[in-house]
Amino acid sequence: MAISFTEENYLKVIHRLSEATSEDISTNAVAELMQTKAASVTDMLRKLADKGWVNYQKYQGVRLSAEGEKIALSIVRKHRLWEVFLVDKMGFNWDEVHEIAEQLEHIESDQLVNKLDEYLGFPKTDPHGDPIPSKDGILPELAYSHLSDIKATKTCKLMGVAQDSAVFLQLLTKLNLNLGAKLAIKEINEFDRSIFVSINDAAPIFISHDVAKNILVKILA
Amino acid sequence: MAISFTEENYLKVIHRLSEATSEDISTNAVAELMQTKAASVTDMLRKLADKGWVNYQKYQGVRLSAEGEKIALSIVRKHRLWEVFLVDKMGFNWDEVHEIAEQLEHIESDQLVNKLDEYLGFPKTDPHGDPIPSKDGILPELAYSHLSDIKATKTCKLMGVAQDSAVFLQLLTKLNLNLGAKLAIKEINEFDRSIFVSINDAAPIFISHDVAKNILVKILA
DNA sequence: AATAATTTTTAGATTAACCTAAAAATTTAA
DNA sequence: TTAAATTTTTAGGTTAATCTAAAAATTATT
Ligand SMILES: [Mn+2]
Ligand SMILES: [Mn+2]
Ligand SMILES: [Mn+2]
Ligand SMILES: [Mn+2]
Repeated sequence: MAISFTEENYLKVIHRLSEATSEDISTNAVAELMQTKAASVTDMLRKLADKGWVNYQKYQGVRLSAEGEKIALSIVRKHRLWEVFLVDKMGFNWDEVHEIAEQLEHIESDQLVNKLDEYLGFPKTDPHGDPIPSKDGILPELAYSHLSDIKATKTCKLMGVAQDSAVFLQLLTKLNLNLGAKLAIKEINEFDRSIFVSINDAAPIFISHDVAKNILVKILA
Repeated sequence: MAISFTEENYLKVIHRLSEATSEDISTNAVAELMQTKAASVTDMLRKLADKGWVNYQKYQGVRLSAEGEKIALSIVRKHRLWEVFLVDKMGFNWDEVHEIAEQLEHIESDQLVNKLDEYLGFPKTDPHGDPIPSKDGILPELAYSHLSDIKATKTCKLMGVAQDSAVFLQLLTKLNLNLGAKLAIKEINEFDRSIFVSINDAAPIFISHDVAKNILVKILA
């Protein structure tokens, strides 16, 4: 069945919201991420339900069907593969690729996606540490911790970010907080929950709680 | 000013038709290439004229304005650069890339286009021998001859094709008629204008006039 | 449990891109 | 140079995706 860019974006947004919860997704939540009005969302949900891509009962929220999930994952796969391409092959920085990938994710050609995957060396994650769904729609769950949840004197490795915004990513770059960076937490300040941390064994600096919340890490010791 | 995929495709089609003639382009000609109805074209021409991208007087046909020409060339540039990418980097055959490039040509990012250009080594032509417009909108005129116009016993080099259809390109591949092939015309048959030609010094074969019409060559001797 | 606040849906419009059928203009041919 | 044929435009509709405003349903608060 034919699918429009708009429908693809709705499915992707519902998928994203579903990752954070096991509850049904509300019309308003979709409206906010789609940057549209609730009334428009209601219309679209009925349409997506007619096409069998979501399960939707009015007033009760929405969930992806198995088929909808498959479509959403294929879009996420394309988005993240293109992001890898843009960084690894085209020399973009990690804060520059999201908007372009938002366009490229709608290019329709299974052959192209699989050739791209191969060309990139079958990457497991995108430039922000997010896992790339496999050809057959399997999305590995990478269970990382938020830096804001780690206790003092622990050491960990920066594995991903919980936000793709350019301002956030640029700040991380400025602080030398790149994927793979080694973080040694020296102290956590009770007052503002800021963290005093050494990045790659350099002299420790302060990181705000707001930043730490959006940094995903693997604990080393 | 914002531009839609549809508007881009109309500008591209008007540009393509304008290359073949210095006359104004007719509504019907646009309708045929756009695979739509004349009435729809009329609507769109008025809209494109309002936006300043074409000069259009009803019943008098249409021409690109300077700005429209610039937009059309930037789309052609993207189309052809992506075709090079698909063949050179992704390993597609020349008959497989046109449809995908039709999608990729609408991706909007000057930075991406220029990085792609560099990544591909600033190619001068696409996989079909068509010239690639430069960043500042200059499209070199490659004045090649149609193989069907060459006299017998001449030798020439295959420089491009006048048609992108997959069936045509697949036939050429089957006949070993690739870009750069050396063609020695042995004889032209008056009856059906078929050509008896040696490809890369192999034993001569027959090529129909219909095929020869769509092959662009440079005369060597 | 009743009322108030919030969320969601419906009703009715709008815009872009397309369509068919009919009218108007242009071109070709008698 | 009329008449016929062809091309192009207009008129009036359709569909997808959106909007605002009002109504209905749900959830929260007294
Ligand atoms: Mn992204
Ligand atoms: Mn990403
Ligand atoms: Mn092409
Ligand atoms: Mn081409």
